[in-house]
Amino acid sequence: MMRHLHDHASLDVLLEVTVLLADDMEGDLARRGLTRARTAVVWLVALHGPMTQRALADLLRVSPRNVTGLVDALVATGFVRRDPHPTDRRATLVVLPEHGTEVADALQRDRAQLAEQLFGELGEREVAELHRSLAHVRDVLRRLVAEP
Amino acid sequence: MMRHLHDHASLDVLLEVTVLLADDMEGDLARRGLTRARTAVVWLVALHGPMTQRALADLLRVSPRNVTGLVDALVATGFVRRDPHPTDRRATLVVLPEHGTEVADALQRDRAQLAEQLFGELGEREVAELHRSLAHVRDVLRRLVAEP
DNA sequence: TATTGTTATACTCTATAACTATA
DNA sequence: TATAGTTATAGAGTATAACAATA
Repeated sequence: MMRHLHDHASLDVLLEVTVLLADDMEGDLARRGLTRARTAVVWLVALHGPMTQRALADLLRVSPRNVTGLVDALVATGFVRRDPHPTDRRATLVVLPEHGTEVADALQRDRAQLAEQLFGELGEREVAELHRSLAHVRDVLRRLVAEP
Repeated sequence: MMRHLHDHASLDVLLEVTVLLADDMEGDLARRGLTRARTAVVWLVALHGPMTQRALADLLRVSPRNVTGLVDALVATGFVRRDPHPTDRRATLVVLPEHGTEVADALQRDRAQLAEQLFGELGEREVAELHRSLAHVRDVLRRLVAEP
């Protein structure tokens, strides 16, 4: 019974963390002229290299139509470029021009800085514990989301 | 140096947890005919009792216009009701009819079940540690978001 | 036939600005 | 004069369905 009170409080804190984390990152992105959804596109292309919109739709678990809109906006603002696919004339490759690469690097630096701010004051053992518990929570959630 | 790798990995896991958590809860809400934003309204009215839309806008940190839309949708689907304010004829009170109260109770049960699923397998000490570390992360984020 | 990306349409959440009715 | 809530308008993210070009 004491246990349940504990669980509720932890879930409340976790939910608050998710909201605050989104707010904080959203602010950083807005300063760079990006939104959350568009950043995900830039991030994936930076990680995997040039990709078709179809591949992006699959990775983002979003409709192809949605990717069209996101890429349109990113092309208009110079974050990505559309290149013809070398062998499949139906497809287009989304690639990062110089500007996009710089932004992806900056995003990575932002992330490193955020990690330092969040975990910097915790001891090595505490970070390890937190990591382990969060990984457990993540695995449970993966199962829950996969089998609804 | 080893430290930084650790921090990055923990942040990655935390970010994945936020996404999975949102997905899982969104699914539960959709099954009840609610969206995330509308649920926040139901939740606040259930917690605090009948409130003006202005009060909801302040608590949600959202524009009054936005609240109009959310309440419109909730009224149309029977989750909330608009009552005249007893003393201020400009204002309306958002109240929960029976259906809304039942839904709020169900949401609370959902939440308890989720907490049990997420933390049930962890030991008492682990939950306490996780709670402490998450509370620290939350406090850091509160400062970051408050002073951007 | 199947796949890639698009146009067409619609819904949700969000914002600002102008306005009405009241305080 | 200030406040509560609305209409008007706009933009971002999301979806499905129909369609063109290509595989």
